[in-house]
Amino acid sequence: MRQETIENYLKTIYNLSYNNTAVVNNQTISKKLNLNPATVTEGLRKLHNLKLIVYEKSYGSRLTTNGSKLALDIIRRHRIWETYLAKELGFGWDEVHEIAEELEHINNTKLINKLASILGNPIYDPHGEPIPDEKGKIQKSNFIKLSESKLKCNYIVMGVTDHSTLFLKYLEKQKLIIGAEVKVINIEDFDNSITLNCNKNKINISNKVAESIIVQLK
Amino acid sequence: MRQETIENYLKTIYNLSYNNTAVVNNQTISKKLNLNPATVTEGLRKLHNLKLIVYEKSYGSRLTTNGSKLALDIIRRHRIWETYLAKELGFGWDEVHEIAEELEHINNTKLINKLASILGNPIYDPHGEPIPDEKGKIQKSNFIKLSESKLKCNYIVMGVTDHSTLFLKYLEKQKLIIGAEVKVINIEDFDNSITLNCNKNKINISNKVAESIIVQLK
DNA sequence: ATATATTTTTTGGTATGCCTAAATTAATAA
DNA sequence: TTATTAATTTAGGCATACCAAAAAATATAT
Repeated sequence: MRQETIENYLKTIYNLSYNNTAVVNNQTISKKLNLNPATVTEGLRKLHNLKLIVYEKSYGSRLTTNGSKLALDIIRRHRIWETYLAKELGFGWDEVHEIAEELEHINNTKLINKLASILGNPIYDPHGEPIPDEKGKIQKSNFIKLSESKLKCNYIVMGVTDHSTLFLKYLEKQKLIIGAEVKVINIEDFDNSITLNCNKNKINISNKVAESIIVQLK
Repeated sequence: MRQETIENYLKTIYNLSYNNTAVVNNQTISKKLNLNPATVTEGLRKLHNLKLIVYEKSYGSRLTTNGSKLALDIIRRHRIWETYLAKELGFGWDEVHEIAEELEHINNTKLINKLASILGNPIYDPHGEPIPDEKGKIQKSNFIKLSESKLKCNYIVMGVTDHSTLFLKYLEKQKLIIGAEVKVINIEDFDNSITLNCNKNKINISNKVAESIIVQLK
């Protein structure tokens, strides 16, 4: 398997899994990489054989420790280049992604570390995304499950990890859609259910529901 | 044909042809690119179909105008990166080539021009090789045919464009081998034959011979 | 629960870049 | 000139990355 192909899969899986907390399904990858679903099935099987992901039928994919290491390495390269292009070479934030998509595949540790050092070893890129360090340690992203939220804090709904219609319908009814702003006004000790302010409505969700909603501190 | 493959062929042909003055044979390319001769034959045929080179059996290859433009573009990217890596990022001259081999394939004019501008739009790279400008204009290299040499100047023999044994045997007899230093002591108006000092011997060569010897001003 | 829709996988099939070995062509030497 | 050697090309094959269409599995809706 070509190195660049491997890297594109791993990066995509990492990014689509909310930092490896969720399992990613084929279709999402296929859309992101602009590949036929059949191609993705093949690709994932190969990555599984390379022990870079765990992939079983009707399960989805999740990175192994090795896969995750590699993914973080690529993400580091990508984000360091983005930062360098923006801060040192005067590119606009809107331009840097496309160029970084190509530069990220050049695997030269000394080069990346040199760029990072010039930039003062930043921990965040111009988009606010965390940059993994040389060992792959990454600043915990501010994506959390709603079940891990804190009282009185404001969050933005970023996504869900349960894609069943039942669940999505439920969310829609509650207006808990992507982009919605919520404020945690009570967390019930007894059953960990949460009361939220959302669109000026007060709603109550079970812990089970909160476990499947990804939010970000506002 | 993959862009990277195309670029590697064109660059190699350019470099092996003394700035496009000579025709390049298959074997040389095959060695330089580390490919099987059969693969090179295929590759050259494809480049011919793409009108990037002129290639006919038992002739060799030579870049077309389009091919030459592309080759110069790649060479510009390569040499700008080499210079940037050395001068701005603190890499040793011995390290830069390898990294530039990868970076050169990223085709982003704005990026290269930005790097060039930071460097002060240099005309030579750290190795002394000329860097083509954005339009592909390149400082004339100091490789010339011996037939174009000037009286009383000293030159180093850099190569030949006629590889027949007959010719090579003749050169060897005259000690006109690669690396030899020659001084032009007479150019005969009548037939353009040249008298040289070479290894303390005075030798006379016809214009036809001089046409096939590549030299560089000492 | 069963029919319908969606997703995933399987099954051919294509194009590319490479190779080895054999055949051809060109160059060199006797 | 003819035999030998060297370079090039052809022929046949392999692996990879892709795709479209059919089949199978899974999820959804009535």
